Amino acid sequence: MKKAVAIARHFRKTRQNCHRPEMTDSLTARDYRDTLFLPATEFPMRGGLPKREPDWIKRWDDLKLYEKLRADAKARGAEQWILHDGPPYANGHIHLGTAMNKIVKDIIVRSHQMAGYDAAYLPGWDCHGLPIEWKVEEEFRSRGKTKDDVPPGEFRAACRAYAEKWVDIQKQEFRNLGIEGEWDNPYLTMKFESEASIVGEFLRMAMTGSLVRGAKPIMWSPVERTALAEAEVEYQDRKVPVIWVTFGVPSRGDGAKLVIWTTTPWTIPANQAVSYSTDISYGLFEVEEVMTEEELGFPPYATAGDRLIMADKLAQGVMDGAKVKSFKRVEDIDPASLGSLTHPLANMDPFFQHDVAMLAGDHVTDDAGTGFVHTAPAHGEDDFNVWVASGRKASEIRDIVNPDGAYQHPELPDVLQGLDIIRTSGKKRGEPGKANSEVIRLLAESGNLLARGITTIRDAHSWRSKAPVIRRATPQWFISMDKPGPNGKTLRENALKAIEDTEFFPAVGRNRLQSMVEGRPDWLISRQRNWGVPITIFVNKEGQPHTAALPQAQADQLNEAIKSAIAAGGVEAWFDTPAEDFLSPLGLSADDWDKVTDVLDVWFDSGTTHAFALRERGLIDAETGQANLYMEGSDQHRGWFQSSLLECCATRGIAPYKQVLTHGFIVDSQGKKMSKSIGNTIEPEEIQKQYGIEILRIWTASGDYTEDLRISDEIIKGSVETYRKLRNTVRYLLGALDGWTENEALPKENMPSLERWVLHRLAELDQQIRAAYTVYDFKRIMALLINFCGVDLSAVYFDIRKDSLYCDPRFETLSAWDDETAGYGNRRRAARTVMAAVLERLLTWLAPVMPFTMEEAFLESHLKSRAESVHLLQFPETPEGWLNSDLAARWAKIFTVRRVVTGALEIERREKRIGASLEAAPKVYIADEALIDAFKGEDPADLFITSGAELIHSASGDGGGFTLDDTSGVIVYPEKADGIKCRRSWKYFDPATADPNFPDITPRDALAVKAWDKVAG
RNA sequence: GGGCCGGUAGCUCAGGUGGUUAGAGCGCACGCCUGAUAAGCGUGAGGUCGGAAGUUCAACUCUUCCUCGGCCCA
Repeated sequence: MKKAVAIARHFRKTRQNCHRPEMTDSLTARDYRDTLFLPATEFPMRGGLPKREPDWIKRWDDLKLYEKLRADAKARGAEQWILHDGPPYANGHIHLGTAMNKIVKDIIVRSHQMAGYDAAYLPGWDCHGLPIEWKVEEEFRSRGKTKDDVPPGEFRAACRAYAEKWVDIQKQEFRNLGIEGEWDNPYLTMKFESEASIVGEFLRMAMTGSLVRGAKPIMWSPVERTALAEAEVEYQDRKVPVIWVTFGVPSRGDGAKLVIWTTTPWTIPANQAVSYSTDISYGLFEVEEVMTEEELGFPPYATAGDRLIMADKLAQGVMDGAKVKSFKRVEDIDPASLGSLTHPLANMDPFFQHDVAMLAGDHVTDDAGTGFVHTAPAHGEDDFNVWVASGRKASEIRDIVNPDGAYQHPELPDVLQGLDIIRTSGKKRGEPGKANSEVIRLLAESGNLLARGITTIRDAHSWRSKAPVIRRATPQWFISMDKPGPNGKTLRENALKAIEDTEFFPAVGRNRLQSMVEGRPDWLISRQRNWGVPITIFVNKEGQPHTAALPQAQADQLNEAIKSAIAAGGVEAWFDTPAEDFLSPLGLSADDWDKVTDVLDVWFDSGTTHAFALRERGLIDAETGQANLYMEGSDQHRGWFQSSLLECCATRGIAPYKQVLTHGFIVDSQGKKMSKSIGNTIEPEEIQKQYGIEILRIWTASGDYTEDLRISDEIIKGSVETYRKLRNTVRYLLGALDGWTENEALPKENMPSLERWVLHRLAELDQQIRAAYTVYDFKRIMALLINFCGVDLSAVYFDIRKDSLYCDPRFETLSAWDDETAGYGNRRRAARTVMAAVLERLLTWLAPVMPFTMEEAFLESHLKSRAESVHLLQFPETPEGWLNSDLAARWAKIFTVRRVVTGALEIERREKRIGASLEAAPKVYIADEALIDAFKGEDPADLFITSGAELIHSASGDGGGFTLDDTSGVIVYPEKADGIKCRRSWKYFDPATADPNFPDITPRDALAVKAWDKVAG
């Protein structure tokens, strides 16, 4: 009864799928179509992805799939495996690069879950920092308010709201990509518990003594009024003035002057030294003739008789710049013997009447300039270093610039006081202020301007405001790289050791991170901004942080108080709580301590994500735990990989990760990076709407994402083709398995060797695919499976077994089988058993890459009773004995012969002697007996898809046969099949062999029809 | 300007330690099938391996230089 229902159901489906009525040769002949099995499935040929993908996402939401994945893993007792999400910045829409990043992560997480792990995925966001602050300032400005009009608390609240808004938007955009994860409770660096954790980590680090206060010149953005890290600047070309300036040399008494060259005239008032090189030869040069005012159109700065000291190699260039027509070299000069110099503005104001030291420095070259380097220790890193290296004190450094980038110093002459270097507001924000031109004017007036010009240099600009940055020495907080910590090792040493212990994909990542950590300076962690996690320390009158100044127990107590305040009220608690509230419980006086109000570099925030996203949530051990994997773009060697490494090494002495995987960037078809100005950008949404996210996922998985990934219309079309092939393979399997139940399954021992060969291929693929997933090599998986589907299945296995599947007696007619019928019937059972195994594997192997389509197919398959979603399945185990290399070698031989046969048939086809291969019955002469033996137990006609085939052991044919150059000893005579065409299977056969009751079909077909008739009535 | 990485058929990719006519899939062309049909099958044409020089009996594979591109840095 049940069987009858199944058959009736099948009929309905096949009839639906039957577009045109079958024409019959004669009115009396029976139409066998209904006795035939044809693939039937509701799974459509085309995916309609853009339209249907949102429904699948909704389905998973309704199903609470993420929770079920966790519960399922728990029930299995699965080992935990954590990919820790690098937090994107909560600002702006996602782009193709972000999409690719999340897709790769999603494939990794899903594949590990299906490989047996408990692979939780907790997405996160980076919420503090300058870019958001900047946007919020803009919003206030557009409402006519400057930052100073807004109370800091209100401003921070606005930043918080802004970040929240973008977290929500990006979250939706990520979910639309089909990324599975804990979206309902992601980690945000701005959650109070995160902020408390960041503070906790910072204080913990400070307690190790690695927090130091320094005053060396750092990059400072006057526009944003803050110090900037390397990661926050970009380099752009900029037109700048260039001036040649002379310094008096009192020791010589002959009026000779030393020449320097600079592109930052505003630093001249802060000049305290001139640097020279011991490797450069210097000379004294005398000007003989200068171009006249008439020739120049302006008065020349130099005059005949001027005696100038500079590098020999650069003298000509300097003289050209000074419009000198002729000059002569007078004598050698040893710069070390010159003694101190006079400041070029000494005659303008007492402020400049100080000695200018001569310092030897390695940074001086004779590539450009004069061979002497004007040195303002407050405003250049080299300047600072050479100053300190000479034994001079940092405290003697003159800082004459305020946070706005304007001159400010009590003794500075009035003409300079308040002049800005860069305009910090208004339409011309970022353009040069008045400082340079006024300094140049003063130098000219003092008689020490030798020449001037304009040049273009590449210089640091704020990434956010695009305004130039200056170098400025202000007190800042650093994490020391080279101060020995609690274990006697420096942070640098600990970090390098941790890098050794980490596995990198691709392997070169190690060298990259290593060389960066080896060479990096101390970590500048303080910022003079509002929207960030505060540097929660109190500093005593000696400038010591409380973490160093207080006894440990007292410091710990204070730290706990700070942490709990922030856990309760967020970062605002630090700013809003008066110092005495923290200090008086410890018996300390607020008068003795200053509360630091700088905030932490946002890289510090992201460096601590392992603490609050993993440790405090119990995903890994609080002290010794490590994430299995950190995966981000290769630019993060400089960023997150490093900040996380340094933070965790400083606090725990280990890396927060076991493995680091990097991806490249998305480039266009020419390999050029995407940029709005070139106009070659593609948005994820465009692809989503036109093709579907699944296509984008296939594109991601097919290419080598560890290098740069190219994208273009043509390339996406390739992914569409891949999709089509995979989808149709799955569709055919679903159709072929219509009505399948486990009852029909046949044990491997009873299968024909073709089926056992397919099982061998599955076993082989299982190994290869699992291995490729563990090393994140998706392109290999895609290549393997596309080949498998396109060649092994579609072109070989499906094509060969089509006849059996359609025409052999069906399992539904089992009760009517006699021995002979069972022979054919079991062949079909074997095929369907194998196809079920193939389908299960394809669905699970591909589910990480193609979650939508595999879910759709799963729900159309017999597997749907096993779970609520394909994503709750595991990669199936491969039963013992599927792998069989002898069998594989045998089939390789068969395919060699088959290739010659198809080649021969192609000639027949071209000559119009045959159309379908069933019209042929080739004779094959084979020299090598092993090749013939390979066919043992198989009907070669089935394998060639011909109506007959004869294999003859013979080294030579009858002459004139078909051969392939690369396959010697195989000669094919593609003879036409004799007999009549079976009306059911379309095979040609000898009518004399037919069952008298079924004269127009082959005996095999007659058996099938008889069994059918018995069961179906 | 410096460091690292990459450039194999139209596209996406394979090509241990150098060794016969450089592979696959897709696409393309041509043909077949019409019971996977906006599908399926077959055959074929496409690279001398970014360029140049060198080492070697022999280089896509080693060396140097150049070039194009990417990331990071100055």
